[in-house]
This record gives sequence, structure tokens and C-alpha cells, in this order.
Amino acid sequence: MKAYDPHEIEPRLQLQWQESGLYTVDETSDKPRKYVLEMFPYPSGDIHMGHVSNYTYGDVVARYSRMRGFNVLHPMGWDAFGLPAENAAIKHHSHPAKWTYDNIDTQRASFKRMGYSYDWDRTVVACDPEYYRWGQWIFLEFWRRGLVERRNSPVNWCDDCGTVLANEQVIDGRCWRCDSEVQKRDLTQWYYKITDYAEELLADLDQLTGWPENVKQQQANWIGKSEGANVDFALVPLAETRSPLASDCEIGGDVVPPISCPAESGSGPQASGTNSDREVITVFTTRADTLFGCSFFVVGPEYEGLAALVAGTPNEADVLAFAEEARKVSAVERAQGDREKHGIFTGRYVVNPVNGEQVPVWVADYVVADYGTGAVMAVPCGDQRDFDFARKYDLPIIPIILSEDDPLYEQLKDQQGRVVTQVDWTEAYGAEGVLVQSGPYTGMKGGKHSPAEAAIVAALEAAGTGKRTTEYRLRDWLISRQRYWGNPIPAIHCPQCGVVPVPEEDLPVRLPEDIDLAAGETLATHAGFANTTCPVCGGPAKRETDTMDTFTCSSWYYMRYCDPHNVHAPFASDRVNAWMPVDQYIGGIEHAILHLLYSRFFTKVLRDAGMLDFDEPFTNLLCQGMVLDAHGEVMSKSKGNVVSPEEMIQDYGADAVRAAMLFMGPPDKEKLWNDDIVPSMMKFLNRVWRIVHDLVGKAGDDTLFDPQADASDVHTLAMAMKRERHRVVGKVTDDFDRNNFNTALAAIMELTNAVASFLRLRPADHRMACQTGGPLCQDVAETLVKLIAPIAPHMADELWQTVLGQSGSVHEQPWPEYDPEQAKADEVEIAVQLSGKVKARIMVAADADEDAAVAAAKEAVEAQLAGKTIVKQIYVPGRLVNIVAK
RNA sequence: GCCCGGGUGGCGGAAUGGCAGACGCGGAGGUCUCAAAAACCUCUACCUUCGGGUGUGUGGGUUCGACUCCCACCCCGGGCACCA
Repeated sequence: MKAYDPHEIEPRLQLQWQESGLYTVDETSDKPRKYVLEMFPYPSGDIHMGHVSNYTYGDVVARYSRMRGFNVLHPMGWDAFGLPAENAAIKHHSHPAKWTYDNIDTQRASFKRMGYSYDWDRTVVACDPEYYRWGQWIFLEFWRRGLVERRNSPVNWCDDCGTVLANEQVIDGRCWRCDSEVQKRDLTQWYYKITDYAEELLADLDQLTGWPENVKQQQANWIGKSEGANVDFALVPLAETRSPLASDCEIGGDVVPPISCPAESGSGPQASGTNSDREVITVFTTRADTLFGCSFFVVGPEYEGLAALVAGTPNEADVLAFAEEARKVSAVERAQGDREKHGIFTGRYVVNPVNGEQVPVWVADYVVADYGTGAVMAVPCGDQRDFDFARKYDLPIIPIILSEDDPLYEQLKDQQGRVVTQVDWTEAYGAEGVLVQSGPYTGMKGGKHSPAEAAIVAALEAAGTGKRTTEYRLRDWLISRQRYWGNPIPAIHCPQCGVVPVPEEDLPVRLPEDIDLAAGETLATHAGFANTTCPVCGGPAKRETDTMDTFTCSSWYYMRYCDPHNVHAPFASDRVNAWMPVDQYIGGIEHAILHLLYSRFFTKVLRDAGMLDFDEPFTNLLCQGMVLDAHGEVMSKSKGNVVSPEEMIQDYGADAVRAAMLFMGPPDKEKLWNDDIVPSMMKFLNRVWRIVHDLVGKAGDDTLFDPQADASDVHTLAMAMKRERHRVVGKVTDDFDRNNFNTALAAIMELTNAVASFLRLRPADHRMACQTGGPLCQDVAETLVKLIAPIAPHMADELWQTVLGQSGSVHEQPWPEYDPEQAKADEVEIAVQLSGKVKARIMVAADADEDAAVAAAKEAVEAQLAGKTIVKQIYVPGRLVNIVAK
């Protein structure tokens, strides 16, 4: 027997697989198709343990699927545009392409060394003009469909990266890439109008039954749908303002005079002050039911009409100064949720449309600028933020929604007028409750989506002062970047014709290669690139010099894999429709929002463009957990705790590294790396290697079972091995179907243990005659090799081809069959419980009926049953007998 | 604050409401060996007066039976967050 030597076996088989084109997809095959995909890597350097984890899972799924009879598409490529390449180029006075392609070469070699079964003919590299050309084409298609917009607005600017960022790339006010503080700047930028798809992106999450719940939850949070209403508050003209100073701005006195309301006047909410000639400030609210509790009104410091609003008021200068200061607060500081609130009275009033009350308008820093209308109605009774603000500035808190258990409810439930009660609460009442002091709605149930909310919105709509609306937290996707190493935006700025698209036949707009980034050159300063002619009028014009966010590249690469060499289009629809959606997608949880949301968006747009016949790109999603060091710390160069896959392969071989990664735990959980695990897997593979050799050595031996010798033991263990063979195939099949790689491997170990027991118990000098012994050994050996083939593909193929002497590769073999009947034992051990406590264990026939099992069980616990009456007995076949006795 | 996960031996982790701790690591002892390595074997949750008792974050509940289901709480990880 040759010793197991992964360093000899692995490179040899990798070459054999490559030369035979084992993993090249055959588009003409009539097998059912399966698309197995892992998120493509960014070529940042050599691979790390996170890559090993991700791509090993994908490779096991791909290899297992092939053996299950699928025609499997399993491609690999690189997400090759991005800032690190540019920084490296500046540092080394070279070109980003060099750094990128060098790293791709390194990674490709490592992936091959890991034995991953990719179809390398389909590789997509995002910075290849043959790929990014079609990213530009898709940009133009989005433009044609009205989904591209260029607009000026406050954007996130990262100074260290020298570019703007999408909302999704700002984490707690910091840049996702370099962690430096993000500033707000007013800039004209390019957007993809993802908000047009907000509703569908949210609603279709329900279709994604193969996605982890937390990812769907994160996307739903990010989209952030709120159903409510826009309500118009009419501005009281300055001339009619009755109380000009901030200090008297409360609704005067303790008792507000009774207001007219439908119960008295017979009409809907008073539309007082909503004449068309009056200026209106609109607010968005999900709690229209609390309108009667509105005691002030707030606009944010960024509110557009602020200057006009305060023009001519006594406090104009102070208000503008306050707003200016508030705007300067950094995003990082603002990201802290429980900041102290600050505000100032504007001197103006608006009219509450439900009751005609005039309420003071404040400017405060707790109003979010780009959500809703940038203005809110304040109901301190029902909203904690308004409550805090009211307390700080001594503004009225009018109880209008209460729990029925509240003593105050008894006092107020029949209150006719409007008592401005300064309640002694310590916090707002945010829950559902019953309305009081709310005109005709008093006594109705209030809360989000409550009857009172519906009734009040309906009345506002009837009166023309309100409208049902849905707001989303999702913002449009800012796709332009002020960087070189990205996909150029195919647009031209013509002084005559404005901003015009680059004609399709002129694609791709190529990145100039002769650029000196180290000297500070940019696309904008590169004359050869920036200067062009207008495709409409032919006059001199400037090229757009922003590039696209790299996430635009990763939003459709999985479609390109289906038709990677197409020179006429991004892809042929029939090819993509034949493979997609991706059956199993695997990647890191950090893309729960960014990449996965953008990809879903692209899919829906291209579907609407008639290019795709499916709604969602990824049917099943597996988000792998991070690989951490033994102490649960993230591996990083600065901490010096990085485990190198390359070193592990050198020491133990790729198969052992793969097995170790799979065995560490469930794929979606964090994995704590332990240095002992790879050698122990090497040990296990060695054991399999020897066992298969041993079994094959016995396979030709038709004298295996000698009834003259200790036949009972040998026969018993042979039968146990056979049962285990069937049971384990069932278990492994089930586990692979559910991506439970760790327990699949554990089950394979159990089979090897059964085989080892069998082999050990048969001393070499036993010569036995049996018809079935040899074939059983051969069958078990083949089965074991097939089961382990997806996990340790090199060793399995070597055993298959040389030790088992089979032709072809094990990776083309059908997955082993199993017979559940044969997995059953004749006799099983069951537990005997007394009132749920295990008291004994007995052997019974596997098919024992209840009477037999219970009788045997009683015998086993006879002593403990003495003097007791049996109340109940439960028999779970193959498991236990539970006797309840008093 | 809201929304997801999770809490099981010394460690990683197993358990369709049915014998908790599969499988592996580590540890102890042994076989083989001149010796070591490798390989193989046995043991390995805790307490115990050796009868048994206790154990899956805590406290209740449902059930013949709960790691699993329900209620309340504690702790850890993640996401969202002055989003009206």
C-alpha cells in the first residue's frame, strides 16, 4: 500500500481534471441544470480563510450536484475595479491593472490548488473592457428606461477616498472602506432610481423562501416602508400672527376654547387656513390619529423654505444662525441616536387642519432632512422625541391617547373642551390606546393603522388637506465615483446639447492606459480622455469623467457567466433564462444589503426591459459565517493572527484543509479556527485511505466469512457495516441537501468507524467461505469513496482510479443509492423510563409490537414497580417505553 | 428603543417533542517498539455515603416525556435607528 501523499496526488489530479475538461459545462446536455455560484472575490492579494470557507462550500455543493445527475454551472471571476488597486498603483508608481491582474493570477492559482471545480472558460473579470462595455450598455438601457438621473443634492463625501459614496456605503457616519468620517456636500451626481422599485424589492422578499430570515429582515429594514399620510398645515401669514415672541408661543392658558368640530358643525375636520392662496407646509405622519395632540410644529435645519419662512420675523437672524450651526454637526455625531435635542422658535405659526388651532413652528436638529418632507408635526403625548423636546423647551403636552387603565383616562374621557394638561409623565405614550380630547374621534381606538387613523386620514382627504402616502427609507443609489479605476459613465457634456448618452456603437468608453495616478492625474485632467465631440451636434464637448460604483459591476456578473463571450449583447436572454435564477448562491453576510439588494434591483429592471423571464436572481442563499481565530477575534494583519491557507496546504494538502473547514461547524455560523483541526482531518483522510485499501484487499477474497471460525462476531460486524453503509448514505445525502456539511462529514466518520471495527475483528489467518463477503467489501469501499468525493476530491479520485481500479473520474459517478430497509437492525436498544426518567435499557426486536416491548420493559424495572399502580404506558418504537406508575 | 440570531462538557459542536453530549479535538491509561513517532484499544459532564442524585443561561408553564413548545427575565453577537 502506497502511503497517502496529498502533495503528490493533488497537483497530478488537478492537471488531469483540467486536461480532460472535467468541469467544462456542456450546454447541449439534457441533464437538468443547476447553477451553483459563490460571490466573486475582489483581487486584494492572496486568498484568506474566508475565501477558503466560501469557495469550499460552493465546491462541495457543485460536486455533489454533479454526482446527483445535474448539469452544473459553477463559474468564477473577479470583481476587479476598486480603490485598493488605485492606491497600490500610486504607492508603487505603476498601473492599477498590473496590481489587479497580478493578484488575479495569484488567486486563480490558489483556487486551482484548492481543487475547486470551476469552468475556467467562463471567467469574467470586471475590469476587462469586454465586460465593462456591457456595464455601460446596461447604464444606457437604464437611461432609456428613465432610471438614470443626474441631480444636485447633499451627498456623502469621503475625503480619504476622494469620492462620494452611496447611502449603503456609509456605516455609522463613516466610510465602509476606509472608516474615515463622511461629510455632507452639495454635488451634482448620477443616480440609479432604485426607489422606483422599493415596493417590489420589499414585497418580493416573501418569495425568497430559500433566503436566511435575517438577510430578508435587514433588507426590509433598509427599504423601511412606512404607511401614513401627508398632512397640510397652512402657514399663518406674518401679519395675522397673534403672538410674535417665542416666550408666549404656547397655546395660551390652561384651557383652549372649545373648537368647532364635525360633531358640532356637521362637516369634516376644519379646513381653516387651507385656502389656495395660503402657503402650506406638508408633513408626513404615520400617526394621523394623534393630530389633536399636536402642540407644536418642527422643521429641520436643512428645511428648504426656512429662509423665506423666517424672513421679516424678529428672530430671523437667530434662527438662521441656529440652523447654520445645526447643519455643521457631523454625520458621525448625528448617527448617535439619543443626542440632546436643540431647537429655536421661528416666530411663525401653522394651522392644524383637524381643529384650526394655531401651533408654533420651531426649527430643531432632530428632524431628518431627507425623509418625508423635512418637517414634522409634534405630538409630545405620543412621541418620545417630541416629548423630550417639549419638556426641554416647556411646550404643552396634551394627552390625547391613553390606555383605558390609566386613571387620567377616567378624568378625560368625557372632557368636552380642550384641557392642556401638563402631564407628569416621564415618557410619551407610544402604544395603542383610546383617543380623548379628539373631537369626534374621542373614544376611538388609536395607533398605527388604527380605526382612528383611518378615519382622520379619510376626513383629511375629503377636506383636501391630506393624502394617503407611503414613505420609504431607501434612497436612490448614487452610482458616480470620482475615481479612475472604475467603469466610465458613458455620457458626454455638450455646451449645446446638454448631457447626452454615448451612442451604443461607440462603446466601450475605454479607460485610458497612459495615466499617471501617482502624479495626481485623473480622468478629468487627462486631456485625451476628457476632450471629445458631441455625438449629437458634432461640436467640441467634454466626456463625463466620473466612473461607476463597483457595485454596478457585481450587480449582473452572474448573468454574464451564462453567456460570457457574447460580443453582441451583455448576454443572450435564452442562455440566461436557461440557467437562472441561481439555484444556490453563497457569500458573506456583509453583502446582506449592498450587493444583494442592488442585484435584485438589476434583475427587476432587466426583466422589465424584456431581457429576463424571472423576478429574483438568487433562489437559495447561504450566508457563511466569518472565520475567526481561536479566541473569536477577526483575523487581521495588524493583530498578527492570520492563518494562511497557503501554509496549511503546504503542510497537509488541500483535501485536509477543505475537510477541516467543513467540519468546524454549520456554514452559516461563525467558525473559530483551531490549529489542531487540519492535522486531525489529515489523520482522518489517512484512515479512509488505509481502510479503502484494506477493503479492496478483501474484495477478491471469497473466503471472507468462514462459518468454521468465529463466524458470529465476523458476521455480526459485517452486517453492522452493511447497515451503517445504508444508514450513512441516507444521512449524508440528507445533510448535503441541506448544506449541513459538518454533520455529513461526521456521518462519514461513523461509517469508517464501522468499517474499521469490521476489519479489525477479522484476524488475517481467518479463512472463511462466503458468497457475499467480497462484493460487500467492494461496495462499501466504493460507497465511502463516493461519499467523500465532494469533500476530498483529490484523494477520492485517486482511490477511485487506482485502488478501486475504475475507469473515469469519481466526480462523474452517480451518487450512491441506499435502501432504508437495509439500514434497519434486527434488534435495537430502547430506553425504559419510569415517569419520564430513564431507569434501564433493554434490547428488543426492531419490529416488536407494543405488548412485547412493554412486557420486556416491565420485566427490566420490576423491582421499582413493586407496589405501584400503572397509570399509563407509552411505547415509541425503536426509542423507548415510558411507564407512568403511582 | 425596534428587528433578527444565539447561550449545551476542558474546546469545536450533535440531537423530526422521545436514551442530552453524535462526530472530532484535548486529556488519562494501555497495546506494539530497544526507544520514539505513527497506528490501534479502553476511559473521559458533574456530585455521590455507590443506593442513587444533578445537569442544555435564569424562573415559571404545557406534556407521560422539554435542549426542543409557551410566558417572563438575564447575558452575548448582528442589523436598523431622532425615519415622525
